[in-house]
Formats: sequence, C-alpha cells, structure tokens
Amino acid sequence: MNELTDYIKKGIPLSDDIQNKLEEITVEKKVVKGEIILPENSNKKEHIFVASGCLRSFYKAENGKEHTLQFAIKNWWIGDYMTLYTNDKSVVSIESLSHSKILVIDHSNIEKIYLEYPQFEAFQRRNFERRIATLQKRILSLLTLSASEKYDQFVTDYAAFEKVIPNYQIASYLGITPESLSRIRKERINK
Amino acid sequence: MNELTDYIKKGIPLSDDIQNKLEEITVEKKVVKGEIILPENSNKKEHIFVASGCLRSFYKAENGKEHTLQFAIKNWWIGDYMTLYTNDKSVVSIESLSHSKILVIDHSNIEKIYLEYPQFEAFQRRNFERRIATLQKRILSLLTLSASEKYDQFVTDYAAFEKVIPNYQIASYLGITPESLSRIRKERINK
DNA sequence: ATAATTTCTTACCATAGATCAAGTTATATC
DNA sequence: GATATAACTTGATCTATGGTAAGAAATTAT
Repeated sequence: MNELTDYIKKGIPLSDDIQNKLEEITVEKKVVKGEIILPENSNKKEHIFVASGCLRSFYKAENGKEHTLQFAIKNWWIGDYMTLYTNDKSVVSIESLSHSKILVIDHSNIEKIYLEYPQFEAFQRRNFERRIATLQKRILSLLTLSASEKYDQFVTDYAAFEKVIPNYQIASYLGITPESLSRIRKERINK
Repeated sequence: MNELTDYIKKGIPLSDDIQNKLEEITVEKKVVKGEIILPENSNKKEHIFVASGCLRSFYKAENGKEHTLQFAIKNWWIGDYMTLYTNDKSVVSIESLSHSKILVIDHSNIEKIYLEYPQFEAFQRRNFERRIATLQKRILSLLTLSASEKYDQFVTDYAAFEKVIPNYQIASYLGITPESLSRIRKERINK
C-alpha cells in the first residue's frame, strides 16, 4: 500500500495545535444519519472537517438523479469547492451517512487562520496536493476501468465504510446504475 | 462565465516576485512539439509551470491505450501528483503538444521556496483549491454527461487550444474513442 | 410486532458507444 | 513536390451497461 492509497483510506489528522485553534473559532458539531449539512443552492461557503463518521457530497441532475462526488471519512475535508471562489450558489449537497462529528468552518474564518498560522497553510497545501492526486486517480479509474473493476477498487479503498454506504450511493459514485452494481455483486458471490 | 470557468480557461499567472524567484532557482526551458518532458517510470518529482504553449499528461494502460489526464495551457501547473508523495515511479508521461515555454522545478526545491515565501504558499494553496474544483467538475462531467455533451463542454473550456490538440487526444481526455468523436463532430456540421 | 417505506435483486429488452476494417485526408520527411 | 506516416472518417457489427418493471429483502416508523 503506497502513501496515496493510505491517504485515501485514512486522511491526514490535524495536529493538536491546529485542531485546538479550529475548535476555538468553531464548534465540533454532532450530526445524525440523513442530516443535510449543506443544502444545494445555499450561499454558504463552508469547509467541513470530519472528526468521525461519514459524509457525502452529491450533485442532483435535472432528471432528479443523484451523483456522488465524494465520500468523506475520518480526517477528510469536504465542501463545495466548485463554488468556493465564485458568486454562484452551492451546486452540491452534503449529507451525513451516519452519526458523525464534524467541524464546520466558514471560508472567511479559515482564511484568517491561514494568515495567523503559516503551518496550517503549509498543512493544507500538502493536503490539497494529495487531494489532487486522489481526484486524478479517480479520473483515471473512470477513464480506464470497467464497472466491475471500479467496484473492486472502491471496495479496497473504502473497505471500512462499505457498511455505512448504501449500494445505490456506491453505484452513483462509480458512475453505474444500482442494477448493474447488484449484478456485479452477484458475480462475486458465485465465483 | 463564472470564476471557475475563467480559471479553467486562463489559469492564474504568477506574480512577478514569485516568477523571478522561480526563475532564479530554475531555468525557463523551451520545448518543441512532441518532446517528452517527464517520461513514465521516472524517479523525478517535478512541478512544471506552463509559460506558453500546451502540454498534456497521459497514462498508458497495459493494453497500450493512452488516457489523457490533463491538458496544461498557459499559467497552468502540471506534474505527476499521484506519485509526488510516494516512492513509486511516475505513472503518467508529460509531453509538449506545441512549442512551449515552461519552468521545471524539482519538488525539493519548490518546498524550499514555500518556506522562504509564505505568499507563494498561500498562492498555491488557493491555486490548488481551484484545481480541486476543476477536477471535481470533470468528475461530475464524466458521471453525468453523454459523449456529445462532454465534447460540447470541452470545446467551451478549451476553445483556444482545439487547433493544437489532435482529436484522438481530445477523445482520450473525454473517455470516448476517436471514432465516436468523429461521429459527434459530423453531427455538429450537419445541423 | 406490524405496517410503511426504502433498498436491493432479478429478468428481459434497448441502446450508446466500442470494436473492427477499409478508405480518405492531412501532416511530416526526404 | 513525391512519398511515407499519422490522423481522421465512415460503415457494419458487437457488447457492456442502461432502462423498465415487478418482486424480495431490509430498514424505519407507528
């Protein structure tokens, strides 16, 4: 297992001083399963850090179908990056898939911490470099793998969270239908 | 056009002081069409800034097929982020699609500049946030759009570079075959 | 516990896009 | 400018995955 795969599975925990600072200007929030943390079409620009549990961001297409952009597990950040630096309203929704503990930090507040704590800026810069790597890895998967291969990879990378994430959401993350995923899972059992 | 689309089209130019500093520790390099800047299976950890021209990074699958991960145009950064923090050899190749001017900076050198120039750290952190946004936007396209819709979006975002980029590479970026792209282009002409 | 709702499975049919193959046009090389 | 090579097009067929529908299983609410 290389460091990228390791990062995908575990994220990078905050150092104590940064976590303390973040908790100073925000509150660790407990959310329950199904709770919407950021709705679509919101004006909020927020960064969410997952202390425990599991969140997901998803895009709702015009035809009503949901497409999962990201699952965020312990030590991961999640937010609507696509509208962070625009005046547009949020394009994704973020919901909790389990009882979770999260830090919700407004973008303008986080910018203040960057100024105050250069080590946080450095931490995030490296963190973002790894995020770029995982996103590129996913793009390559979408470009090169069959439905069944994508599912294999998902199970490897998100093993611990399979129980929390319903299959239809896994399907929507992989870009396949729930029916196809069901067929793929059947093959696995039979062989 | 929102700021994200704007960023996709133009990138973010370096400020003069950062550009000077980067040129101090590296050299602006001229590369010709077809030149390989970073081969796959290399041990190099390099960041490349495109001053002019067009580069692309691509992954070569076992079956020999090439999958384009990124086109980098003026003011864009390109590199193998997937192996930046691992001991693995580079998984993508980077080549020039035109006569281009680039800055090639070793990862260990760039880390030094981050330490010396906090404003460069801040610049890159924001830059990476936008990168994450564009990558997520592409993932949503791959999840939600038909071949023809993906091509429409590509033409909008990369309009200026259509002439430099051969169609089979556009196809490999969109995750379709050159034959399919050819049929899509035919439809456009007929309507 | 029972009912209501949501998620998952399975079967059958439909289709977007892939593959194969052959020709055409464009680009690079001598 | 002729020739070789690479890129593009077009048609015929194939296939992986999607869509529809209906029932089974699991989860949630009463």
